[in-house]
Amino acid sequence: MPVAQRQPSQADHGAETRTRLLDTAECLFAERGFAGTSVRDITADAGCNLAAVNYHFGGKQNLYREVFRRRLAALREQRLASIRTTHEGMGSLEAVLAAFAGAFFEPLLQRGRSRSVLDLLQREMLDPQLPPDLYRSEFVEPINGALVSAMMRAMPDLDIRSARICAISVIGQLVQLAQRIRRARLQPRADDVPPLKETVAHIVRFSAAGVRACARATR
Amino acid sequence: MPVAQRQPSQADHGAETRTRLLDTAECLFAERGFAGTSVRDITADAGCNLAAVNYHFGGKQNLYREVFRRRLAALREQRLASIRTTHEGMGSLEAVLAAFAGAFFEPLLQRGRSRSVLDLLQREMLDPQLPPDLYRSEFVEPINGALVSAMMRAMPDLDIRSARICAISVIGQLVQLAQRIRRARLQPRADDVPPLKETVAHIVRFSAAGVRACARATR
DNA sequence: TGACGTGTCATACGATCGTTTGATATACGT
DNA sequence: ACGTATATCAAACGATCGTATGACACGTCA
Repeated sequence: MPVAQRQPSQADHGAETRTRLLDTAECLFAERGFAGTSVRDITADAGCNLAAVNYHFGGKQNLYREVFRRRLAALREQRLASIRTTHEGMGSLEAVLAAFAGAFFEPLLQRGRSRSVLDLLQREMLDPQLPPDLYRSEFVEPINGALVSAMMRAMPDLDIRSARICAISVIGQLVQLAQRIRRARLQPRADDVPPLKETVAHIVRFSAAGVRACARATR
Repeated sequence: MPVAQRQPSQADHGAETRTRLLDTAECLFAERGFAGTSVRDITADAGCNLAAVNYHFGGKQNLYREVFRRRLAALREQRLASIRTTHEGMGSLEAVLAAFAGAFFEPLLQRGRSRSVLDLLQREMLDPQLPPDLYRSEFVEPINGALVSAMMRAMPDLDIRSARICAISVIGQLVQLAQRIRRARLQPRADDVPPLKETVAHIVRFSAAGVRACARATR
């Protein structure tokens, strides 16, 4: 005997297609970019009518922005929180790097929908579709600043100039490795996908030594 | 009195438009991507007719491939040569990293046309337009392999597994820093564009320490 | 000089793009 | 039960896309 399941109301059904559109749009935008994805592609994959995008979001551009609005705040807070946790505990450089790298890679071990969000961020970096500098000022800069502060706290010999460029070194590695992991997973023969744990360990070891060397050089 | 200047023949004029199309296309593809650039944009900027792309290259896709064919081999040989020079001389890890980083950034200090070639490479990495894996097998892999070999030669304690992921760390930094330099230059207020020399010095210091730490860890 | 090949031109073709429209179906309030 | 709001639909809109066509200008060579 089936349990009494609430009939999806009309409004519920509307919200459902809205979510389905956001999910498929996120995935397709991440795979093919904004210009490379047509509204027809999205609505076909989402299994709804072509006009649905304009009805629910008022246009392709607004759909793209809504895809970001839905994820960006949570993703930023998660990364900031990963740095914040290392304040109270042992504030070693390794702890900061491990926490941040773990948070950075977290979308990669999600089950389904948001595994492609890192590709989306990289594309937005390459050709911005959001209002000018919104992505940088609301996402990149705060996270970058927090990472710089945390590294300087853990390594007092590090001046801010060195810390800034060290943060770029760390993030550059994270971006590159995340990209390789994603691509290796898409391959049919996913034989040599290195476990995330090892990848994080490498970044921590490599970057901690790098940061210390930079601190030593300007002391 | 003007010197006797050879009248450009008809064939010369044809080759000239061909080159102008390649230059313009390279620039626009780098700025807006393949899907984001129309043939009309290219021909308008190049100051020639819409049909010129099809006449000289036989299509937009072939123009894109020709843009790569023109640059890729030289760029690869230049990077490989930068590593090769460190074989005979002092083969220190720092020398390898400095030579490779210098070669990697070299397009950034070109005067006009090929300053945007690094953006082009990154876009091809993100959504490939060339025949499958051609870019990786003909460009990325050889360079990566040479860098890995050179690092292992300079640092015998480094096993190949560590060397591979260290190479990714190095290249990730280079990509990220090249991107930031390019963007900083595009800004109207180009006040804080760090000189390339300092950037290379940072990468060498940071990465040399990182590689040594990885070699120490698996010894 | 006249036929020929080469390069450029305006123009048009069919396809696809993002967006709009009007009809239709269904859940909800009175 | 009936009007209203909400959601979806097929269809069409004008714009723009990549590409194809035929005419025309010009240097080349017999």
